[in-house]
Amino acid sequence: MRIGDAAAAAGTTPRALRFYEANGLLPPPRRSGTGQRVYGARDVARLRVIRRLLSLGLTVADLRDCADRLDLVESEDLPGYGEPGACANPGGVAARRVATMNAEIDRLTELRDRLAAHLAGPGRGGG
Amino acid sequence: MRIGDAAAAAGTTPRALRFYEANGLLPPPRRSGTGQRVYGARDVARLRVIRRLLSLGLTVADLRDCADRLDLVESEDLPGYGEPGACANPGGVAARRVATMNAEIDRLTELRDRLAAHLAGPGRGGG
DNA sequence: CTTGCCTTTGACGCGCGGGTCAGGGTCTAC
DNA sequence: GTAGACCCTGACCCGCGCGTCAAAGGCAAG
Repeated sequence: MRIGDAAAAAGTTPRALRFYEANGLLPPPRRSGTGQRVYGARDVARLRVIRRLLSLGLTVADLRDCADRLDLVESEDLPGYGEPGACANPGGVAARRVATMNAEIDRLTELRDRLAAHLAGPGRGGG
Repeated sequence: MRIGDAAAAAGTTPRALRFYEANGLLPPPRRSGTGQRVYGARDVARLRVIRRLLSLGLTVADLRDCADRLDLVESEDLPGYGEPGACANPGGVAARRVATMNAEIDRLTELRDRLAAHLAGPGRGGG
């Protein structure tokens, strides 16, 4: 299975696969005699995990931090899969990401409130 | 008054002033015989308005969209200052920015909720 | 004049998740 | 053998708000 097929099977693009590989989310696959990347079903399963976690707001850096543990959840048949924290919380990266997102939400909310207050009357309320 | 003094008076840097000028937030100032930018008190007042609106979450593009109306509020002594919408809402840019920020807050909140749910148990709730 | 800070323009860096282009080589069907 | 789709690496591009570096010239004080 070449890169285009693997990408399509995981719902993404060849460019993304090379990007994940360059950033340590995907292990370098074996190559054909002419240098083309060759993937297997396990790679596709891992890719799907990566895509899901990215879509949940984890960053590439987050996933790189626990890339070794992504192996443990690359098959949905593994006994550990589905347990709390087994997938999204290897090493606490997901919990830290939730905290980061909360901080960002708070910051944005405060900014929005102040801007809205300014809209209502800039010179009177606060400043 | 040269660029460094104007920048210091407004609590920012020469680099920022050139950036604002290049992006249409500040009108091109007059130049000394040798090409150096020369600013006046009005420029500093306008700079302060720009800095305040940026700190409230408006973007450079927002301010460029109403750069002409920034003139109207560059002095706090002007009668219009302090009226609702006079400063932060020229043309509705601030209102649109609030809407954008709300959308961003909603998006982040939903992402965070889903990631938190994933943390609690990825394969069970809604997988 | 020299010293030393200030100014000028131009260009790159950053953090993120890839998209897109450029100029090749490879594979497959006919 | 040839057309067309695919793959390779390397490099630039996006938005944002400047920071930082580079080379060169200006300005005030001694």
